[in-house]
Amino acid sequence: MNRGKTTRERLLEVATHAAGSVGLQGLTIGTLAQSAEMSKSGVFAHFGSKEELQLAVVTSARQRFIQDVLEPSYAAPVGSPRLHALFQRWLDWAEGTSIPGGCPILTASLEFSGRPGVVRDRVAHVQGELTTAVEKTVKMAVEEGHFRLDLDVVQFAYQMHCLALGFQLRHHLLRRSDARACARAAFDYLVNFAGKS
Amino acid sequence: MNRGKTTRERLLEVATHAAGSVGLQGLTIGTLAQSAEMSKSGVFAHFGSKEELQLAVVTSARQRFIQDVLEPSYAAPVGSPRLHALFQRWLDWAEGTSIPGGCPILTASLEFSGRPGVVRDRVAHVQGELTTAVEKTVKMAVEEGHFRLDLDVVQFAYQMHCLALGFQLRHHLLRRSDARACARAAFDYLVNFAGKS
DNA sequence: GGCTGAACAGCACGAACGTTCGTGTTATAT
DNA sequence: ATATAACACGAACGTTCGTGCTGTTCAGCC
Repeated sequence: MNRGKTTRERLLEVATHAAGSVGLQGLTIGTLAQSAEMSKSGVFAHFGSKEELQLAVVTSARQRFIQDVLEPSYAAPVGSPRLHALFQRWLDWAEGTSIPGGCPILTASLEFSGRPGVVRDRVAHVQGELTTAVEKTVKMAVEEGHFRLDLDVVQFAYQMHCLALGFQLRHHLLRRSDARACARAAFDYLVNFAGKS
Repeated sequence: MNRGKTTRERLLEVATHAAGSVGLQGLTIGTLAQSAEMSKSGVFAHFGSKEELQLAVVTSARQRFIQDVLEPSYAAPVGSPRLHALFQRWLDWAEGTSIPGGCPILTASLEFSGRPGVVRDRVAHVQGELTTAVEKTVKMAVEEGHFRLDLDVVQFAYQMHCLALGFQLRHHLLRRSDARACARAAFDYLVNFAGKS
């Protein structure tokens, strides 16, 4: 309908893909315009500033994560099955099924962790949201009786997060073919430990 | 003695610190010159190209890691104690004891994982070295009789690596004060699981 | 059928980028 | 004392960066 909105979405699609491999600060309005076959000023007009573009990319990636990882896993029955589904989808995400090159937010997390500003805050907030979402899912598994009642939910979520990070690094940088197997095995250990003894 | 070498080392010191917070591609010859209170061309002459500077930073960070993390841990008795010492030092490193802002190689790992070239290869190689070093240390703990004989060494090293990554993110980006506690708890669980049953 | 407003292109800007070159300074070697 | 090599500097190169300003195109409305 609104053609401008469509263009903006298309731009964000391209930008998000680019950010997945070159990072948020490696992303440039000029190269983005070239990739989208538009003029620099045409691209620029959609965001108003580079910082706004970066924020938009983060928001876009966040939405795609929700759409491609979180929501599908909510289709699985609550508790342990849902947690497994979540982890599975998470690995797909980190591998680059949705965004080739892997999670741009993760890249941005490292890029901006030492650079104060709006973008840093945004990225940190999104990662915080993710942490909370994972914790909730774990907690539900406890309440469902799939896991020990005295399980440290925060701790579990943290370790699960770690595994996703480690997977992305092992897969994309080290290019080890056992990356997924390692992550899965570690997750199984984790679940096994959390189970009722 | 050789004053040029001293200057180069000083430059690398500054560059490594900068790379810890702004990344390897956020590092600029101009800003580096400014930080070191030198002229741009003076800085440039020491490396010949920006790529060479990036490689030098990676190499420098690698050496510092060996010096500040690996070697001190080798002072501890082989086996479980050494592994604990290694992890402890590793967390210090990720926290920024040696390089404020955290491990520049980790940042570079994400920045360059999707960008082919010499720097990417270098970074991947260094991370590979680290993986191997950790695996060896774990293996020695097995041979020492501290861990189960059928322990999957690669798996253990992978999870340990993951914890260090997750710690840096949780500490620097999320700024959670429980970052270290989470990492330690996870490590203790890992060691406990690996112990003789 | 002109009018309006949004989407995009064209052009230009100052700044910063990596890089090159010529020159001065200083320490070492002869 | 003089020649030599290393080191750092300042100026300038061409390019690209982010960002404005001025048009042009075109759909939708009165």
